[in-house]
Amino acid sequence: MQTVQLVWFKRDLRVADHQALAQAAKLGTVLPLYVFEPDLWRQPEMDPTHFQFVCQSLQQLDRGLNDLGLRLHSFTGDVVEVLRGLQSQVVIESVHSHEETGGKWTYDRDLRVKAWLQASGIPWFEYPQNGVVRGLRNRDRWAATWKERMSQPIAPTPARIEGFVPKSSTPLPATPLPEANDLQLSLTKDADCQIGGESQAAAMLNSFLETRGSQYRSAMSSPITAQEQCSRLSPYIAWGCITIKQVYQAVRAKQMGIAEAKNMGVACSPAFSRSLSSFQSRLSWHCHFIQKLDDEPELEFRNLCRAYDGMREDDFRSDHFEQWCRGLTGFPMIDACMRYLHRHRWINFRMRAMLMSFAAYHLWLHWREPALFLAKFFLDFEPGIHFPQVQMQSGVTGINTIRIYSPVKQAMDQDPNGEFVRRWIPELEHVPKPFIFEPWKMSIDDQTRYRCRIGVDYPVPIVDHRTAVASAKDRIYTLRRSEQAISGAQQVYEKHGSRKNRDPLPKRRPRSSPESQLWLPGMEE
DNA sequence: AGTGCAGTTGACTTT
DNA sequence: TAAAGTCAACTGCAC
Repeated sequence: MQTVQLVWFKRDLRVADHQALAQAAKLGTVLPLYVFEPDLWRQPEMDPTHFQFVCQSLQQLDRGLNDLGLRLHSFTGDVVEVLRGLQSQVVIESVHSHEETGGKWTYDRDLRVKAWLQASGIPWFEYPQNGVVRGLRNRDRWAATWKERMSQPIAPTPARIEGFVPKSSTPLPATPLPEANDLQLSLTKDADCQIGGESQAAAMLNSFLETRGSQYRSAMSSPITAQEQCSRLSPYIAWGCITIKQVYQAVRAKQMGIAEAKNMGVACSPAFSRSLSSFQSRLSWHCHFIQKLDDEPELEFRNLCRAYDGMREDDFRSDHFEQWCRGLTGFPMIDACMRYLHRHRWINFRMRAMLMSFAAYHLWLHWREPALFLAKFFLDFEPGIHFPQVQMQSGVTGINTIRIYSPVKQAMDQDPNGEFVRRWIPELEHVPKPFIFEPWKMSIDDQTRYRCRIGVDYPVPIVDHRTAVASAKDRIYTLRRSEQAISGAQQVYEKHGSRKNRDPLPKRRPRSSPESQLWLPGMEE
């Protein structure tokens, strides 16, 4: 039997800057492995669009591996079973993969894999692929460590790797990519998603740094401009088609380029520089959030600050939740964003925050169900960013300022002409500007004139903004002042709080802890 | 030309 | 990444 070094691909679907692949190649014959785990894809946060993106990425990964002389071997089933099966045909000398900060399901699966490998005497090497530090005690040196990590050289990709070739007498079982149906997933036909793959990721990065990113800072907040001018790298980073380190170093190179051009007297827009630094800080926030889930996996299910347990649990109204999910709340900006999300499986950071804040405060929904819904609809779903963010927008972390977004104000700020709202809510097509964000204020005559009867063509607002916000504030601030919440918040800060504005001495007391914009990197994108 | 005043702006506080 | 409210400084303008 042949001896192989197994490279287990997970959420790292690329060839470049792939330390696991580079290390395995040093040790001998490489067998690249991907395992479709039906049980994983049945988890409530997973969606067929994620699966589609992964399949697209895998096809490219296979081609990328082919260029190195390798072939991707993919199997469907439980990882331990797959490894066991492989073992009857090859000698697995070592397993190489990247550290993964996932949910409980992948965490438990990794424990099972670890146990099996240990029992079988096979060493498992795991490598970090971002700025997340395993077993971190506190955040004191975190920022510096992050920068060090990002400055490490890109993992070298050998030009040629000796790959495993099955003997014709004992071929590995043929396993074509499963169809979505095989995994009991139904693909949504009306979604218009970004296409997965390492080369798409590289192209996206290039166009952002060449042109699209020049106005990033000012364009990221409005859903209209964000679509083109945000980096749109988030799904690629989430599924590992590109690493944060690759992005960071490319941004650095671009910044140096701009500085150099400036020195030589070439005029360049100052906006681009500022946009790049703004983008760069979001790269670090990306890891900052994932670190939270890595340090405290339970926050996938429970409040970071336990003092808030029980605050919303008994108030869950499924009818409200349903209307929010479908974009039928009667608040035009909320509904427009939700419908946009349905179609594109992405929306910019600010609007994500607004959607979540509306669910948490206006509708007083516990974050868990909205989180699962949004996870499915974010093509860039990254557990380590998602759950901390959702909790933050719900006000249950203890350490963050309560931020309640006004759907009407956000609409006026981010969509001043109402073009976004009209585009995504055809019911409001003929409604003029004065009413576009508050159609319920139209008189019956106006409703007839503008062909939009409130309660018939477009919903009556699901809640009254003023009353709902007042009641939410009252409940959350009352709890926030409790002894339990105050001491709980202290503990959360010790472990998870950003140390950014702490040393040496802040000149002015910060009004709020400046958690940066970023979901997904989404960040905004 | 200085004064009073309503309305605006921005910094800061509170929730 | 919030929004609403306070307060003081500032502005334009009438007299």
